[in-house]
Order: sequence, then structure tokens, then C-alpha cells
Amino acid sequence: MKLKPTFYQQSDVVEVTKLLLGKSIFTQFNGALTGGIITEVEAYSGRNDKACHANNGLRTARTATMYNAGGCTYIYLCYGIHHMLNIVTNTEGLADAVLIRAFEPTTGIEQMLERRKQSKLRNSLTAGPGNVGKALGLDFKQHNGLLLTADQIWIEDAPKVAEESIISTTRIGVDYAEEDALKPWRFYIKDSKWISKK
DNA sequence: AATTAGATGTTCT
DNA sequence: GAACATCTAATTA
Repeated sequence: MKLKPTFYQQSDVVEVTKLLLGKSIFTQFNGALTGGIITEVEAYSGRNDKACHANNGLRTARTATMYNAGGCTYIYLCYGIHHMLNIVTNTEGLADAVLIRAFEPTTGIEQMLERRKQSKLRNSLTAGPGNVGKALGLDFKQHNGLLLTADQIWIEDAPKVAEESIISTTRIGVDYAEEDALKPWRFYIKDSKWISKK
């Protein structure tokens, strides 16, 4: 059921990003199992992409885990508040990653509502990368670099989403990346209401 | 419905 | 010290 390292280690990040749509992501911390179906993602490449933290081989304490072999997490803190979940892809030394921007909650909804301090289930529970990290209970200090073959966080396989059901647009919040901000590397499932925005 | 302000803390210059 | 792969509540209309 769990996706294998070979899946994440494919060389084309954009391809892996699209393949992740429709798959299910789960976290399990102190007995609480939470997760759902991935509906919105973005690709970031370590080479030739100014929007990526590790562009041009930039290697710092923060970006180090992006250089790991595909199949682990890259979680970082954004705007001092949000813990963003990325999936590291490609082989060791090549810093590519996929940002999980939204998912459709299916498992542990009660637990996720509690983490988000909400009482009613609505789209905003898991729409937007900051909300995804919070709903799944992620913390960049505790969960960065975890292997997806272990039992804390993982992704399970599912049938491929048809090409005609995938919408691609430019990525969100990367205006600083100049011409690379124009790359159509954000993908979401057409007709899903569990996405951050149209 | 659309826009704006404030929160928050780590990273890199 | 500036910037940052953002979210929410409050304000304006």
C-alpha cells in the first residue's frame, strides 16, 4: 500500500508532483491517525528554479534535507507560524520537492478539528499549506526529514488521476522568483472543493 | 466581495 | 535587519 522509495526517486519532479494527486497521506503521532486524499500540490526544483529554497545548489541547515534521496519529508517554518509539508523527490544530491497544499480529509477528522481549533468541518480545515501542516500535527523541528517508509508519516498508493482532471496554474506566493514565478507547476484536481483557491 | 493589517519566528545577508 | 512557498479576523464597500 505505501508508496516505495523508487516512486519518489523518479527524476522528473513535475511528473511525480502530478502523480501524487489522488494518493492518500497519513500521519500517526501518539496513537492519533489522521489524513486524507491529496488534492493540490506544487513542484519545486533545485536546479533552474528561483522559487526553490535550494536553487543553484544552495545548501544551508534548512535546505539540507532536500538533498536527501527521494522519499522523506522536508518541513520548514514559514512566516513564523506555518509548518509547510513537502515531499523530497529525485536521488541524493538533487534537491527537488513537492509542496502539499491541500487534501480532502478522510481519516481522524475529529482529531484534525481539534488541532485546528474548529468545530465544524469545512474547506478551510485542510486548504492551504499552513493549514495542512497544522491539521496533520506537523512540527518542523520534530518531523523534518522523516522517511515515508516509516510509521509516523507516509503516503498510500491509489489509481492515477486522469490527465484531463488535472488543472495546472502558476504557483502561489512566489512572486519574488521573477521569470520562474511563471512556471505552471501548481496542480489540483478539477471539481474538488478541497483546494485552497481557483 | 474585496482589501488590509497583524501575528509570528527562523533563516540568510 | 529584511524577507519569507501564509492565515485569519476585521474593515471597507
